[in-house]
Order: sequence, then C-alpha cells, then structure tokens
Amino acid sequence: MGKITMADVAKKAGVSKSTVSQFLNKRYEYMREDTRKRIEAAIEELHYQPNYLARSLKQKRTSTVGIIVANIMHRFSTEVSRSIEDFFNKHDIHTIVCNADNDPEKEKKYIEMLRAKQVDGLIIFPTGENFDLYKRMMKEGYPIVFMDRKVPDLIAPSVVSNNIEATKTTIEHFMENGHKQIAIATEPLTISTRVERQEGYKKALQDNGIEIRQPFMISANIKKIKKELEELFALDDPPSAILAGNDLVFLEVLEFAKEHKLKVGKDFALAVFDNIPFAHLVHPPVTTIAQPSYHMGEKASELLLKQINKEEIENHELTFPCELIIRDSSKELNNNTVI
Amino acid sequence: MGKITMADVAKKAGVSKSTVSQFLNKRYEYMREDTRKRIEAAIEELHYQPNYLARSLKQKRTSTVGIIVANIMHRFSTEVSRSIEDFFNKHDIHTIVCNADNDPEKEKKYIEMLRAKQVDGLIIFPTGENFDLYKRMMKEGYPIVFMDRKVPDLIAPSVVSNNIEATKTTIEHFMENGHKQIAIATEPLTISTRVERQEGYKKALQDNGIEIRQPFMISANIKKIKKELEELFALDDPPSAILAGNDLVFLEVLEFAKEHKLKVGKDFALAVFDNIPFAHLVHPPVTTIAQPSYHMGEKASELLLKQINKEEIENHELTFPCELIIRDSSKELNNNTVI
DNA sequence: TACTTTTACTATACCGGTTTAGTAAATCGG
DNA sequence: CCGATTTACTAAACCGGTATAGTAAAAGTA
Repeated sequence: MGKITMADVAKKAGVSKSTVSQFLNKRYEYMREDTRKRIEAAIEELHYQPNYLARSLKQKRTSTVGIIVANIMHRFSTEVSRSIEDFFNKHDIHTIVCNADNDPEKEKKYIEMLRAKQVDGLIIFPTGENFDLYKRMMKEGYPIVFMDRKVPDLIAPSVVSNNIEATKTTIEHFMENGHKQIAIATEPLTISTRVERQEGYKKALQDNGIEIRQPFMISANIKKIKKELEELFALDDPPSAILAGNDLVFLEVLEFAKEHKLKVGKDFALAVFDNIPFAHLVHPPVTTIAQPSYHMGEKASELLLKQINKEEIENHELTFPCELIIRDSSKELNNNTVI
Repeated sequence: MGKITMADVAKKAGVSKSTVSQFLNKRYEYMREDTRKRIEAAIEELHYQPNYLARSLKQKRTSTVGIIVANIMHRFSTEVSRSIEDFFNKHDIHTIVCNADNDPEKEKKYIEMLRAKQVDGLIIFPTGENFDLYKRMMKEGYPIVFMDRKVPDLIAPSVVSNNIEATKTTIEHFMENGHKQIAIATEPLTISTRVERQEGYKKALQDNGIEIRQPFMISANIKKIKKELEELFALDDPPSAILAGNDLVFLEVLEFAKEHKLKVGKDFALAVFDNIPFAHLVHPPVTTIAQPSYHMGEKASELLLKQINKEEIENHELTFPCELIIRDSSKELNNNTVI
C-alpha cells in the first residue's frame, strides 16, 4: 500500500472521512466512545500521518511563519531566529528560516517562495532594496515585521536597537579612558543600522568637541576592511581605539592586528557592537555592546502573531536599548595583554 | 479582491485555468504567441503568485527537503546545513532546518512534522533513540540520509567522519610533542561520534604502550565538564594535554582554564575536534581537527537527491577523513602563551 | 402517540492547482 | 473537396484534507 490517507483510516475504522477528520481535530463530542477507540486503533495500526498540505489548502493557513535573515553568519541573527522559533513553538506554529545573504535578489526570491508556500507571516531583516515589494505586502495587509533595520520612508511594524545611543555611550566610554583618536569600522552604509552607528559615533565626537575626520570612519566591504585598517594605521596619528561595527568586522580587526603584530589592549583599545560568545574568554576580555536579541525576537514574534490573528497592533516602531559590557579591551592601553 | 488565484488570471486573460497552468509550467508549444502575452500581462497586472500547496498536493512532491540537526549551536552543524542548502538551491529544492536540541522527543516531533508537510526527504543528525521510526521510514522507502552519527544496527545511507583515525592521529601528535599524560573530554557517550573519538584515544594509547586510565577520559554533560576538569587537575599527576571532543567542550575547557588561571600552551596543551572560526586568531593559535563539512553536506545531499529521484544508490556508509591543523596550542609547553 | 430535540454520524462541496481526455477550428495531403 | 492531422485550446477529475448541510435513529417532551 502506498501513502496512507484519511480514506484508508475511515475504511478500516468503518466510518466516514468526516468522522476521522473530527477525531483528528479533537472534536469528540459527537462520536461514541467505541467509535473514537476504533479510529484511534486504525490510525495507530496504519501509522497514519495527516497531510498538512491538504489541510492548509482548505484552511487557508499553514501555521508556519518565515524568517528572512540578512546574513546568517551574524551571531545576532542566530540568536534572534532562535528566540522567534521558541516563541512560535509555544503557539504550535512552525518556523522556516532563510538566509538572504545580504542580496536583494535573494531576499525577493525568498519572500516570494515563502508566500507561495502560504506562510502566515514574515519577519524580515530587510536589505532595504525591495521597497515596492515591502509596500505591496503591507497594502495587502499581509502580516510582516521588520527586524534590526528600518526601511526608509516605510511605516511598518519594526523592532530595532537604539544604535545611536549605544554607539555614543561606547565612544564616550573610550574617551573616559583617555582615548582621543577613536575610529569606527562598519560595513558599507547601505542599511540603517550601520548609518545609525556611524551617526552615534559622530554625535559623541561633536558633543565632546572632538573633530570628525573622514579617515577615522571606515565603511567598507568585509573583504576590504583590513586594507582600510592598514591605511588608517599608517597615518601619522593612528587611532588608539576602534569600535568594530559588528562581529564580522571584529574578526577582521583581529586578523589585521595579528598580521601586523599589534596587540589589542596594548597597541589599541577595542570594542565590538554585537555579542561575541567567547568575548570573556580571551585575553584581554573584549568589551561588547550586547543587543537584547532574545527580547527583540520575542517582541517581533508577538507583533507578527497579533497581525496573523487580525488584532490591531499599537506601536509601529519598537526600539530596544543595548547594554555596554565593559571588559579590559577598551580601557587604557597597557602592556599586559594579548589576544 | 482577496487572494489572486489562477482562475482570476484565466478570466482576465480570457482563457481557461488549464492554459494558465500550461503557461506557468513553461509548456508554450501549444499556445499562440498572443495568448501567451495575454496571460503574461494578466499575471503581471494582478501580481499573481501561484499557490505551492495546491500544486504540491496534486504532484505529490513539495520540492522541499528537511534537515534535522542534533544541536544547531555546533559550528559543524551550521556548516553542513549551509552546504546542503547550497546544493539543493542549485536544484530548485527548498530546505527546512530544524533543531532537535539533542532531544529524541523533539527529533520525533520534527520528523513527523516535516513528513506531514510532505517534504521529499530528510537528512538527519540522529539522536539514535528513535530506532523504530528510522526503521519504518526506511522500510517505506522514504528518502533519508544520516549525517555525522551512525545508528547502531541500522544499515542506512550515512555520511560520517573517520573519528577514530582522526583522534588517534591527534593523540599521537601530542605524544610526538612529548606529552604522556593526555586526557580527552567529550559529552556523554550516547552517540557514535563520541564513542568513536574515545575509541581512537584508547587505541592511540594502547598502540604506544601507554596505560589507559579512567580519570583521563571525561564524558559528561556540558554543564558538568568544568567540574570534571577540576577533579582531573586535582590529581597528583594532572594531564599535560587535553583533547576537547567538540567546540562546545572546547569553550568549557577555556572557561575552566580562565577560572583556574591556567594558561593554554603553558600549563597544558590543547586541541579541539571541530572547526573553530577564530582558532587562528587567539594566542596561542589553537590546534583543530577540521571535518570536511562542506563535502560531507554535498555528498549527503547527493545521496538524498538520488533517492528522491528513485535512483539506486551504491554505497551505504561514507566515511570522510578529517584534517589535523596543527597550531601552537598543542605543542610542547612553554611560557609564551595566553589565550 | 406524535412531534421536537439530540445524538452520532454521512455526503458533498470546496481549497487551488495539475493532468488527462476531449474538441472545435485550421491546415494538409491526395 | 473530403477525410486526416495538427493546432490551440477547454472541461472535468483529482490530490487529501475541512466544513457545512443533511439525515436516520434514539431520546425527550407534551
């Protein structure tokens, strides 16, 4: 026998498909004890597994949501995805994660794929490049929540970090530890997160009467970060402190330091925007700006679920504060440190 | 208007559903140029997106495969998943990744969920506990490939590392660098991978005439690893070298070292079974046993695809060699090192 | 006893595609 | 010019569930 269907179970139990369906949906009120038992036995014996496709087709919902992350290699993305999965798990909703790889084309493809699969809603870390598509989905009333990045000129449910504040605090922390030559390195300024981090950097300098200098603001493709750092450190007055704009940039900074035999904490101070799982285990321990990924994922899920359930949602942009976790890498320079 | 269906497109283009379906499946042979254009225009204008559920229901395939990883926190799992996704992407097959969290119940739930969603096949990092379920799937001829771990007494397509060999080589590398007191720490011996790594360890000692001592073989829950290490290092003759059985154990060893002010490379030598993305960036750089995750993912995908396409598959258990990447952490002890 | 209500079901339409068999009109061969 | 073939479609069954309307038998009620 091929694939077991509900008809097979019905036949075996001597009832109609309808009754089996009622049973599966736990509506036992209108069937006798022995009928229920017979269906139960038939299902057990045949190892029957219902076909969700058929059910979803009829019910017009799949109890599945999609997550489109911009780049799965970021720790933050993984943490948020995990949190979203945990949330929806509790509500018996499945989650599909896709990785757009920072590519707008891929993002579009995945959005279309997931919608074709009829997922009930989407949480997107947007590349920002598919404006018309985002807008159309919103107009259709399709449940959607943006995560991590804001889409310019689009009013939409979104969950973001207060990048400006957090960066400013970190730069000022550098200053309090005697640093004046402070640099920031991010990936290209194509998304709000990076722009805001640079903004926070500039604000900190301005507020503290320090001149803003272009060479101290690196924003380059991840592959070119090391080259830019080389130029930066070749200056007459190289920086004494660097803020790495995310975890991937951080690894580049470490690699650069290694290649040029520069020591973190001795030759320059370092902090990272993002959680680094081993930050506390290296020497010197690394100062990080931790985003509340778990809460952000939870809140985004909540906003999405409300939309799916056709509830009104109140707030349109939720900003979460980050936590600056100060460790040795960002303090005054000394001779005691190696990464 | 609610959701656009094929019927809407057909009406707008003045043709039947059948013709629209032909169009979507690129069977243009039997329709006129202008008909094709009209359908094209109608689709464009209505922003029609086909419903994959309906299609899959009829076609009895979803062009989707599932991956069930034992623990998504392992770098190896991520790398393999990525590789599988890449492979299937090329074949226009979607991938859904689920995390069983090392929990057999969760594993079962996910297997059933994915099969209910009618995925065309599964790649599983098995917990090993759902033997009957694995067996039934195989008997049904359901496409399945096991990854990373062997299931005892089950002959099934699987892709694994040569754990015994790789571990033996590493332990012997320790010996060549003068180490005699060598320990190994793994998670509990519930799965083949860990058993084999311990086996390789024992074999290396035996072949080199070194006595095997129980306290030098830690296998404990990740939370208890540090405590076990404490006991180990409290011995009269503590180890001078440790092999961490995977990346998570490695982090525990580092944390233990940090708490007890022990320095890697100075107080004990260290190697890890698994790739560590930052291994080369810390001091001392860490010796790793790299599994060919990309190739393993590729091969597993290939085996799965062949089964899906009803092709015969030749080999039933594919073992991949690992690469020992020797860095400073595993050499003779010296004073020049800090992590 | 006759009528209403409840119980325990069943028959059937439907979801949105695909696919197979069928058909009217145009073209072709002899 | 007529029958055969080709072209360009359409009608309808089907996939495996759900949901709604319907029904026969049993129980309750006046």
